[in-house]
Amino acid sequence: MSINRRLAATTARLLPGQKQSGGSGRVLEAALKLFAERGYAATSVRDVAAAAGVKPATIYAHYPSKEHILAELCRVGHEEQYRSVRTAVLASGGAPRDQIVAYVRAHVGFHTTYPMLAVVSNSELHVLGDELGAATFVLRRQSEELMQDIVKRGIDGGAFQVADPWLAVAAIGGMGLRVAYWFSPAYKLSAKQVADGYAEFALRLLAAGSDGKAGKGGSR
Amino acid sequence: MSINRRLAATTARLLPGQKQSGGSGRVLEAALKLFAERGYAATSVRDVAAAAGVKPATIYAHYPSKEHILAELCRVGHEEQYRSVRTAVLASGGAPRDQIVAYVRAHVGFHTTYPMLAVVSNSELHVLGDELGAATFVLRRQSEELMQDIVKRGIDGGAFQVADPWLAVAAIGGMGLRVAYWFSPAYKLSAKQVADGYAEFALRLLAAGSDGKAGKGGSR
DNA sequence: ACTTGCCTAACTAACGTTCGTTCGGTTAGC
DNA sequence: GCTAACCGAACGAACGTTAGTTAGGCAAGT
Repeated sequence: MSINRRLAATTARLLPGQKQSGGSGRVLEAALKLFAERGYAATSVRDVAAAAGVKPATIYAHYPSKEHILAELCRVGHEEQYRSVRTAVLASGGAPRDQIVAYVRAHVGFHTTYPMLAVVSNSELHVLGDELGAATFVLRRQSEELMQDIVKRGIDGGAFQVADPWLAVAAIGGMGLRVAYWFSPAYKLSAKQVADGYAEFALRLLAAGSDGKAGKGGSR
Repeated sequence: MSINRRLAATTARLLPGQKQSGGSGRVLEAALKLFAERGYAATSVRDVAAAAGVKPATIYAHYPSKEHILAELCRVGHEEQYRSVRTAVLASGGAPRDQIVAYVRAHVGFHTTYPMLAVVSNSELHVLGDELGAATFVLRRQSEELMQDIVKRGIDGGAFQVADPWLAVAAIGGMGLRVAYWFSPAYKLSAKQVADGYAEFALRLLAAGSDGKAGKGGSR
């Protein structure tokens, strides 16, 4: 195996509901694995077909084009990600601190549970044209706005101290994104431990320490 | 323009020293822009040639293969990244807090100054085989170890409180990586402001707040 | 009971295009 | 007249996709 793999995970995991028995499910799962490992552009329709145990032409009985397969994967991935964080936040109390913890735990949990879906959804999304990507873009924006609203409420209520809410959201979101690339079940920490650790990181990042330094950023 | 771009930057910037006058420099710069925007696999040699104002065959007068162009970009990118953080850390004082601030400022600075180089170096590196990628992998590991050593020293000296140094390094590194994708000179915050903000985030992340909660992570 | 017709899902074969790359020749400056 | 840079043309392979075909299951008509 090459020193450098795109992600540590080795088994493609689709959402339970998506594991439809038929050929369409097997194609989707094969595409997920290959797109995650090699990238969309570096994967041929013939590769996907071979991995799904099917001939290339059969792919087109299930999806109108290669790009539609990617669009479906991106949509499913972002849908689950948004559903997951939204549910977690709603189930937590009303306090911004609790909500951020819930959000980050769910966010990281998604990236450890479905690393391939996360990698494809995030690093191949740019391939999709405006039309095929539209559904995914909406979900992406909703997820971001959800965290942003929590952070803003926390600032207004005095629980958080950050100069620029957007920058904090970018930082917290960015660190969570990368988890999908290195996490594997063989890692020394469990998925729960990583999620809890990152939730604590997010809390610390948002709330100034005892020295009260508030991270205003430098001058231009 | 499509809603979804892979990165916000629009002008390819190679290191000053790399802007060698000749055709080889123009090819490298054209490849950098296209690889960053569309990805390595989605960019053809003909695309690079056209962007460099040259015919496809001429590419092979400068580089033995398409993959060698990518290898050169990855090497240059990681070299500058490592050089940058290393210089900054050495110029800072001996205190882990100062060193982390210097590291993160330089790290983020690299991602705002050379966003295309950062994007290509980090998200196309997996394409390179063991041989062509070897030089880059070494630099990557050195950068990570540098931050890791600072964090460990900070923990030993009592300046930082984190349960798992590696996890903190992954989190700080991950949030910095993403900057290259969204930053542009048109952003409301300057590069310096973003770098300072992230440095403050890193400090907060590493040092527990006044409540003393230490972020040990959950149990398995 | 048995043919007929249709549907689904898979197949074989091939379309035209584009890919990375090579080779032999042509130009331009010293 | 030499060297370095560049180009036109082409190679075989692989690309996404399409057309037409085959096999099996199942319900309706006789």
